[in-house]
Formats: sequence, C-alpha cells, structure tokens
Amino acid sequence: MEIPAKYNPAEVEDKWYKYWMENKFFRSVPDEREPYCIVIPPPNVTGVLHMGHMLNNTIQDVLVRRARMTGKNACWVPGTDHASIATEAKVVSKLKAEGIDKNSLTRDEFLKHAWEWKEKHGGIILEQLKKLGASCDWERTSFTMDESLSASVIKVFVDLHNKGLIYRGVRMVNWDPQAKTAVSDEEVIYREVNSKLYYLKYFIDGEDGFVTIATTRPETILGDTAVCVNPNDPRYTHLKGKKVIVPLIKRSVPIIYDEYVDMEFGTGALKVTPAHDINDYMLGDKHNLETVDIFNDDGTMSAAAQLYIGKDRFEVRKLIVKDLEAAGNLAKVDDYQNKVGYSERTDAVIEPKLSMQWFLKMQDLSKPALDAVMNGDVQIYPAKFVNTYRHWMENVKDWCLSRQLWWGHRIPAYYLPEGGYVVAETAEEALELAKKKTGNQSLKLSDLRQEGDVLDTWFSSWLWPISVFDGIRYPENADIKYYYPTNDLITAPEILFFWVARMIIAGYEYQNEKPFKNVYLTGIVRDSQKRKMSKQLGNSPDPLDLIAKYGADGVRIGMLLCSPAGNDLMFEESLPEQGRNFSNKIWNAYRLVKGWEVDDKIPQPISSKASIEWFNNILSREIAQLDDHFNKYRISEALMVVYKLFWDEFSSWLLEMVKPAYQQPIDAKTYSELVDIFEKMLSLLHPFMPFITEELWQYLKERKQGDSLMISQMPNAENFDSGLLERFDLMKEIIAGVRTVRQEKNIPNKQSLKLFIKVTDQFGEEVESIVSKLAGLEGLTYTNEKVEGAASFMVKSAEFYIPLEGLVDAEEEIEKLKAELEYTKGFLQSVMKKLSNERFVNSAPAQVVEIEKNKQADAESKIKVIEERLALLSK
RNA sequence: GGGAGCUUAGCUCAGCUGGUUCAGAGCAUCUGCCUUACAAGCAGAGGGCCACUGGUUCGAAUCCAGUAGUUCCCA
Repeated sequence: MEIPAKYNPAEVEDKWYKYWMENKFFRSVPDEREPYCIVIPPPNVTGVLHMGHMLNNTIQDVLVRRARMTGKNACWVPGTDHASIATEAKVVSKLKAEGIDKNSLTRDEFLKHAWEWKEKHGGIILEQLKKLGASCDWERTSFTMDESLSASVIKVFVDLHNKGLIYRGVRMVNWDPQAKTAVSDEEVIYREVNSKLYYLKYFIDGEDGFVTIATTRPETILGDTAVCVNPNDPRYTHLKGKKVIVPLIKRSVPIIYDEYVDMEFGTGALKVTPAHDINDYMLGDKHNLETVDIFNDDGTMSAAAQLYIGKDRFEVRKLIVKDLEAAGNLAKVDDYQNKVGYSERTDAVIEPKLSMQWFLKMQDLSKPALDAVMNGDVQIYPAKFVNTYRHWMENVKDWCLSRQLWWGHRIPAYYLPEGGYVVAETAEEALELAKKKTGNQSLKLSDLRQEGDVLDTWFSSWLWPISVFDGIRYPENADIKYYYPTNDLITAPEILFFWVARMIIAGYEYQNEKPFKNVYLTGIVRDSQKRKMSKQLGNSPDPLDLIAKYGADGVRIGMLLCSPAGNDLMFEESLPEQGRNFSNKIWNAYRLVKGWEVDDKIPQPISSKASIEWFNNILSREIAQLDDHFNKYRISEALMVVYKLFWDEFSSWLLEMVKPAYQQPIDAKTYSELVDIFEKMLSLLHPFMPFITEELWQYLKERKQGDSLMISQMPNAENFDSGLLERFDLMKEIIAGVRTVRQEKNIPNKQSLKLFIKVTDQFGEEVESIVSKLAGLEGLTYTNEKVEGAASFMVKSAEFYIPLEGLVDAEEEIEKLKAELEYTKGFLQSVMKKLSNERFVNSAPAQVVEIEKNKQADAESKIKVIEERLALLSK
C-alpha cells in the first residue's frame, strides 16, 4: 500500500469521531472504577466557538482522555447556559428585524420566540466542539433551562429564602437604560474617555459668596441633596452649618463634612447626588440625605428632575451647560479624562440607579468556600490566584439576583393583593402560603401576581456541578453520589468570582462538599500584539478554518504549546502550523516503519538490541517526567516532553539506529519491539492528538472491530538504568563530534571515515556498533599512538581522531586547541578559587565540595591532554 | 487610592528547598545538505549584566529591602 508523504487530517478526523461515538466510548455510567469527572464551563447558548473555547476545551479533553487511559471511569459533561441578557438581546433584535416589537408581545409569546431561537442556534457550539475531538458524554448534555435544572434553581431560591438569606432591597445597581435591566458589576466595562470637567458655582443660602464644585455630569445636579467638603480643609471651615442653593432649581441643600472628600481633587467640594452615584449614595446613607431620582428607566429625565422632563440624559447635559452659563453658575470647563462604565451587552453607558432588587446575603454562605481554598481542600492552579480569591471572598458583597428580563428563571415570589409576598416553588404552594399568611381563605390564584424579574444567569450556573446530576432535587441519586465532587474545573480567571467561587459556595451549601478538587485557570487568548481577541477588532481567526487548515490535532498542539497555566497566550498561526508539522512528523515515522520488509530469518544486530534497550529506559524516564508534569497541571510542559521524546529520541535517534540499510529487510525481533514502542508513543500522544494517533494505531497492528487507542491503557513508568542513559548521552556526543568534523571539512555523508580513539576504557561493542552506523564509519580503532594529519575532538577526556590526508590544517587545529586550553584553564581557576576559600570548604556541604574537587580533577586532566596534543602538533 | 503579580536568549516561557540537571526549552535566526520516512525535513551553530541598586550568605536568577517599567484585580 502506498502511503502519501503528507498527512491529511480531513480524511481521518470525522471517520474516527464517528467511530468513537458509535462505540459509545465517551459514555460514562457509574461502576466500580474510580471516577474522573469534569463538567464543562457551559458556553453561552448564543455563542459560536472562539479561540478561548478552543484552548479551554482542548485542555479538558487532554485531561479526560488521559484519565480514561489510566483506568478511570472518565465523564465529561457538556452543556450550555441560557445567558439571559445576551440571548434576550439577540432575540429582541431578531424580532425587530422582522418588524416585531418586544413590547407588543406577551411574556409567553416572547418566550416562545426565544425557545425557537434556542432550538435553532443553541447547539452550534457543541457541534463545533466535536470537530475539536472533544470526548464529552453527549448523552448527558445539559442546558441551564432544562426542566430538572430549572426546578433545581427554583428549589434553591426558595430554600435560601426560607433560610432568611434572600431579601428585597433598594440598592444602587448598574442600570442599563437600553436593556432596561440591572447588570452585575462584572458586566460593566470601564473605558477611559475624553470628557469635560465642569466647575459650577453654588451660591450660599442667605448670604453672599459661593462654593465651586467640579463635576463631569452637570445634568445630575437636579438630584443634588448636599455639598460635601473635607472637615480638615481650611478653605471651607467657615461654612459649617450653612446651606447652598442648587442652581436652576433653587433647592437649598446642606453642606456636610466628611473625610471621604479628596481635598486635592477639583475644588475640594463635592456635589452629592445619592440617587445617581454609588459613592454619593453611601454618603447620603451616612448623613441621612434625601434621595431624588431624576431618571426614568430609559435614561430620560423624570418628573422629579423638575426640568427637561422626558429628554435624554446626554441631550440634557448639553442643554443644562448652556442654561447654567446663562444663569451665571458656570465658572469654567476643563478637558478631562475619566472612566465611564459601559454595558457589556448593549454598550450603553451604565447609569447607577436606585432600584428594588432581590439580594442574596453572602457573608455566612461564603465562609466554607473561603476556608476550602485556604486549607487546600480545593486547589487552584496557578496558586497565585489564591490571593485574589481570598481578597474577594473576605470582602464579599451581597449578590444582586434579579434581572429585569423575561428569558431565564422567573423569580418564584408572589405578591399579595394587600402587599407583601410569599415565595414558593409553585403557584399552588404559594396560594396555600398566602392563605396562611393573610388568614384569607378566599384568595384565588388570580389574586397573586408573580414577580416579573428573572434570576441572574449565574444563579443557575453556580449549581452546575450539582444540577447536571440532578443532585439538588435528588441528593442521593447514583450519579451525584458517584461523580461528585468532580475532579478538575478548567476555566478562565475572569470568572473566578462570579462563577468558580459561587460554585464552591453552592457545593458546600447543598452537598456539604466541594464541587471539584482542582481549578485550573487558563490564560486569555490574545493576538500577537497582546490584544484580546474580539469580534470588533476582527483579530480572531475562525477556529473551524484553522482546523480545516492544520487539522484538529495541529490546532490542539498549537493551543497547548504556548499556554502555561494562567498565562495569556499570544496566538499566531505559526503555532497550529507547528502542530501540523508535528502531525506530519508522526505520520512519516509511521511510513518509514511500515515501509520496511521484515525478515524473520536474520538475527537481531547488536546495535538494534542495544538501541531498543536504551529507548525503553529513556521511555520510562520520560513517562515519569510526564506524570509529574500532569500531576502539577503543567500541561504545556507535559506536551513538550512527549514532543521531544517523539521527535528527537524516537525519530532522530532510535529510528536511525535500527534503520536497515537501503532496500534491506529488518529483522523480525527488532521490528516487533519497535512496533511495541511505537504503540506506546501513540498512547502517550493520544490525549494531545487524538485523531492521528487513533488512525496510526489502528493500522500499526491488526485490530478488531471495536478496538480503540482511546480506551487502551497508558504505558506506565518502569525503573530505568541511569548509567545506561549516561553512556548513550556520551555516545551521542561522539556521533555529534564526527558530524561536526564532516561539516567543518565539507565531507559528504556518503564518504565513510575512520575513527581513532585514545581512551583508557573501551566503550563496548554496543556503543561502537551504533557510533559506526550513525557516524558513517568504516572503522573504529583504539590507539595509544599519535595520529598524523587528523581532525580531532574531545568528549570528556577521551580523544578522537579522524585521519584526513590533506584536509587538515595544522595551524587551524592549534588555534582551536589553544582556545579550548584557555577556556579550561579559566574554568580551573574559578574552581580553585572556591576550593582555596577556607570558609567555603568548611561551611558548604561535603557533597558540594566533592563536586568541586571532581571538577578540578577533570579540568586538570583535560588540560594535560590538550597540552600533549599541542606539543605533538607544533613539533 | 488599596491589593496582587510579573521583568531570564529576537519571541513565548521553564528554572522547586540558595551550590552540576544553572544559565535551560520550543519557536525564530544563521550555516551546510533535494541523504532513499518526512524541505511541513535532516545535520550543525550562534545568541543572555537572569530589569536596576543595595543587603543577607562561604556562595544569589533563586532569599530580603528599595527603585524603575509593566499587567491584573478591587474601589
């Protein structure tokens, strides 16, 4: 069979993914084996695969596949989350394009559209993950709004409410006037913008004089209820107890004193608008100020503003500046740079707004979750994020749970006709509660009005590791008991707080146990200029295009090569290209081995026997190294170990060592041992490169239907002989020495050479046979005599000579030796300096001193050798 | 403003408990090679004041302090 010289991933990837699916290799059900479980960070149902997903899911697949091959019952649970805000925005704009206004629809009608949209687009991202090779148990695919998961969310809300942890309250929230909903702090993006700082005069009530304040938002003066200065500021001490008049609306407000005010900023006097600024709100709270809410939900001025009613906030800013100037209140205007919050979803400028929201008390709830990370029960990789986690958890704030949207889990609170509310899992239960609470037995379902708001999406994802196993509703079910706590969570540091921390909190609250043992935080994928990849910038390649171009295996390798945990990854196409090249290397190694004719009559050459033995030793050493990297979650270093093992040790050394002469057959013993080694190499590579390894594994030996590399056993590290490995390192140096001479003297590889060795101990037949083969020697001779007209090199203190009549320039040799002599003498000197330092000899450990003494001996003998050689040459 | 981290080869990064696994890896670069598996390749080579300054120590990339630059988080 003719095998093409280049690997073509497109031909094999779909085939094997289908094969794995058909044989249900991804499926996991509880059994007697040790479980290994990962729940996927559920991608946004609106999303399409981006580079961040590629990195994240590649890592998960590597870990899951490896676990599967080490005898564990591996289960990777896939799914998506409903992403309230993003999805609702998508559906609203889709309806708008069809000429339908959301406000013209009932809630149920809108939700019908939303579900239709979800059914149509919601699965795209999961299908894309299959192209990457993701070995998820697809039968377990979950969605945060599935019936069981929704019921879990509602049950938890009711439970927390009954525990007294959920309350309603007026709070300053980040209001998105476009989406007309509160958004969480995490959904606000602050950007530096060029704006203006307006200096406004507030006249003192009842006397002459004024105070000048500085503000970037002059339209908010209509909501001012105080002016605040620092009590230590001498400029304002005389104003104690006085009032000032808010311009235009002539409201008289007090001057208050608080050290919060920065005396250096602006004029040192601060206008206080408790309804529209978070810091002012705290001041207002502290000093018992009135709050005047001057904005409607859509960002226009409300009646409370008195002026400009119904006009948009930004329009009002322009108008009011003119009016203030006309009224003589505008002192000056400076250019100014400040940070303004924008909604992550709609990009509207966020308006801090007081509104009635549902909150979850976090302080007590979060305690066990803080402890779990601090005492190492939950491990975070890299550990530097533990600090960040602790800081957040120690200063945790109550969680605003409500969102003014329709798409999501509707809050199960029911308002009573005469005020107040009840919370229950169903309307019927709510009615019973309401009757009990009011004493009014004639209440009907229609008398109750359910809260219109839905819950924050994170309020469902925080249950994810439990709810995908239905562990909230059925805490004793077989799945949750078997898979929980899960093993590893792989996600981005950006969501450490609003997802990871909250999952840990929910885990302890509802399972009395952590949700996962390890958290691996990946970096953020950036472009080569360190910019975050984004649609706006258009700097993100389409992952599926990359897969088509470089193969899924190539892309996976590209993602992993440069992504140590927690470090950002500067992505460029040279990375998957390197991955593709590696695929090709593996492919061609296979071609070589498969191309040999096997003859079971010829004996195994001594060089092959030694080579195989050497490789099995190095394999053990590297497997141990690999295990160590995996245990420490150093995934890219683990990959590098396998990469170098395959490319350098296996391909460049072992295959060359055992390669039969041109058109000669290989002996059966070497061949079968080599195939076994190749098979082990494929196993080690499989978690990183599932497709090509499966393809080659299937053809390397005869397989049965239903066999697969992905369910085979990973090779284990055995003991290895480090003395043997050292002898081979020496051997490689000798071969490299000969090759260097060839290069320097321009000797073609075809021309065989004679090598003379001056050494005390001989190397042995194994080493000699391999050196002869790889260095292209026609003879290898030990000698005590000098060798005339020869190129020379040294390995340790052994001398090597290659006779080259006419090609060797004695002067050149002498120069080379002199340089080496000088270097060695300098080295000896530095060693002697240490050894002659009494304090070193006395205080350093004996072992260290011993090492230095060995260095001295080595250097001295080397100097002797070089000097002798020089003496001979200069005769 | 508060906190945390980072700075090692052209680039991306390892470097644990101070000392032969201490100055490393991959990529890139340079020099030879169309050698019969692979030019998506082979064989070699060069490249670093370990940010700076001081301290501790017999000994510092490694520990401590300060400085500069930089990134992130919180406000």
